[in-house]
Amino acid sequence: MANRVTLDDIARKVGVSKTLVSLVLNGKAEQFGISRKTCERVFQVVKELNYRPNQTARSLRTGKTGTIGLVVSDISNAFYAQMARIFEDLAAAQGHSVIICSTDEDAEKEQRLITVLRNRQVDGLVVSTSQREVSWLLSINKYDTPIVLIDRHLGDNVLAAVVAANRTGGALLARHLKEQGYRHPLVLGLSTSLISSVAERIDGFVDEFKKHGVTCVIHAVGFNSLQSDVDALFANLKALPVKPDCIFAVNNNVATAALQSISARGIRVPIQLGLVCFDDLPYFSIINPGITAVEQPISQMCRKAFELLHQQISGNIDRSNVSIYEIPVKLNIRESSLKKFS
Amino acid sequence: MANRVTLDDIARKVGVSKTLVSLVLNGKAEQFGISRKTCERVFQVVKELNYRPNQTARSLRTGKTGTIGLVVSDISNAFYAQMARIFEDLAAAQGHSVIICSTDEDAEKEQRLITVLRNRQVDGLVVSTSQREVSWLLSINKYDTPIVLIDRHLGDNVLAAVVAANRTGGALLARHLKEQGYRHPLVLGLSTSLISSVAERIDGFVDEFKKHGVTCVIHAVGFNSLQSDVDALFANLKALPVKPDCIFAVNNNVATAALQSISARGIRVPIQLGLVCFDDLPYFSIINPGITAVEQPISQMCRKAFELLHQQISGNIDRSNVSIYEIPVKLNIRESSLKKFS
DNA sequence: CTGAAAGCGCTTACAG
DNA sequence: CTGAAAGCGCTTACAG
Repeated sequence: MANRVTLDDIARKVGVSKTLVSLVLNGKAEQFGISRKTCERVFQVVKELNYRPNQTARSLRTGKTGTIGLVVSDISNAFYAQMARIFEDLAAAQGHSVIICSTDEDAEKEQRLITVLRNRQVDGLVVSTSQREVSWLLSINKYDTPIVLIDRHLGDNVLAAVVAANRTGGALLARHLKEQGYRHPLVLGLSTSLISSVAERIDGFVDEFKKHGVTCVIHAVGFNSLQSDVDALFANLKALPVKPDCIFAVNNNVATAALQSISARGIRVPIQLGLVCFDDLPYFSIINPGITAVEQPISQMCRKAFELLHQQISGNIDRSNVSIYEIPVKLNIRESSLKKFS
Repeated sequence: MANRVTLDDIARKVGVSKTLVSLVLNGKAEQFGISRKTCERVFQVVKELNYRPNQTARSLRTGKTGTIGLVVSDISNAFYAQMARIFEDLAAAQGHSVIICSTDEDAEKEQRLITVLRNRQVDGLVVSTSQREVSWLLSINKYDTPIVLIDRHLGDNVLAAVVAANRTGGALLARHLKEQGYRHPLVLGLSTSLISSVAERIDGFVDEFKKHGVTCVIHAVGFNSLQSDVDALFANLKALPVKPDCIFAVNNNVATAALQSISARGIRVPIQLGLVCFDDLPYFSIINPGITAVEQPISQMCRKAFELLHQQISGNIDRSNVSIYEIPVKLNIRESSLKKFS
């Protein structure tokens, strides 16, 4: 079942020691002045016997597995699925692999999954965390596992983090809506609003409207009861203190749930209700009306996070002095927020 | 950096051998008649020192890594992202992890990625293969790595495979379109049409129309130039021998590209052009018109594949006698294919 | 230029 | 009930 041809087999067949073979295979032939001839014999036998190094044995010896863990709330969410692909490519470029973990926004599940990952000796962790406080992650990062947070941070100067310009993005959406004449915004948030990204999107949005004397209504829906919560809200839209004239969906899943409700109820966008979303999706530009959205710089975020992670892995960084990196976002204006002025 | 507390540390502190500790930790205390008292002392020290077993060392010894590889064309594709999530959950239920790999429909890249995975000693592989022939995968499966194909098979009785009822699904769509009065179908296929799933969808579709004397036009677009190829087609729709009155998109990506073009050109669906897709997406039921689609039984497919993989891993199966499992699909009829009869 | 030996951290016969 | 020892397949000082 396992790898049947080992270094020893190669060594025996070539008639050298396995030290020699290992050196050659790891590209240290030159460094150790091993003759070209010997190298060729080694390579030939390696090919002949179809030798593949056992990465598990190598990992045990070197302490590196060439594996990183990607921990997110749900890998099937388009945002994280894209991330997974980018990290996979980044990792593959250096022969590394990525293991995926979905936490379902559950802080304890996240800890369990990360523990499994650490037992597997992953070289590092990229996590879109569901922790409410930094202590647990900090404790494992301090002298041990390299960690970079992505999408969500846990406060200044504790854990390296790469996030989108969430506050700015929220403000951009608010300003746009305000300019279009909307005056009664409803923020469709998540019950997990403690997470920094959502909180900051909402803050940026609300603050911007406040500048103009407009108070936003905020309504939180559950991560695990998204559609039903949204449906319930739409069923009672008129029951709200002020009937909203536009909606801000704080992420792609919320927007999709809202659109589902809107579609089912035959609400006309943007005439009856404006709609904007933080996070862009391919179908937002296909449908009619197109959905105005803030586009996240996923690729840049991943690249930066990967870079930061490798600084930690290679050890050339002072972990007591880390930063939060904020990557600019882009506003894509489409018809869903273009109010016909009356 | 690495795990600093080992079995030896526990053994020393408790004052027993590491054999004893290992036995206790692996739940073999009862079997070896180890006293309850000893067990408790072990567990206490394990907790005290915060011991975590080194999975790499364990894997080297046992030959099992508790890891499976999921190899697909693109993990960011909604279909595969969903699969990833389901496999992750299935694996996690027994403490296993999944490593993702995206092949970009490149058979050689697939082989390279699988080789990396095998070097990592994964216990098994689930692959939506891009191989054109079975030989390579078969050779590694024969006496070595457990493999189950998913979504695409490579012929009868060679490698275990779980696929959707692709031919039936194609036929269902064709019959529906035919009943709606469409007479000039255009199949939007992929240049990778050699893969069984796409080929069978097309076959089922074409055969059904042929029964009624209708010949389908088939147009293949490139996996890596999807949108531009689709755009080019739509720009010259009238140049086709027969102007199509409906389109069959063979997968979700093709459908999205088609919708993009349709939207950009202001083509009205279904009045001017009917549209159906193999593979359902959440937004298909949101937009107006809704898109008629065949829904794939992803969850069932994954469960069956996982089960088959575990039969191979645990060794209780005859690998020379494998089957292709076909899981039924469901037709979701929406407005995009409802022709107004004139 | 090359090899013998130690050791990474486990599990598992084997012996008592 | 418990322990000493071998060994999984590598890499890496160390010695010559």
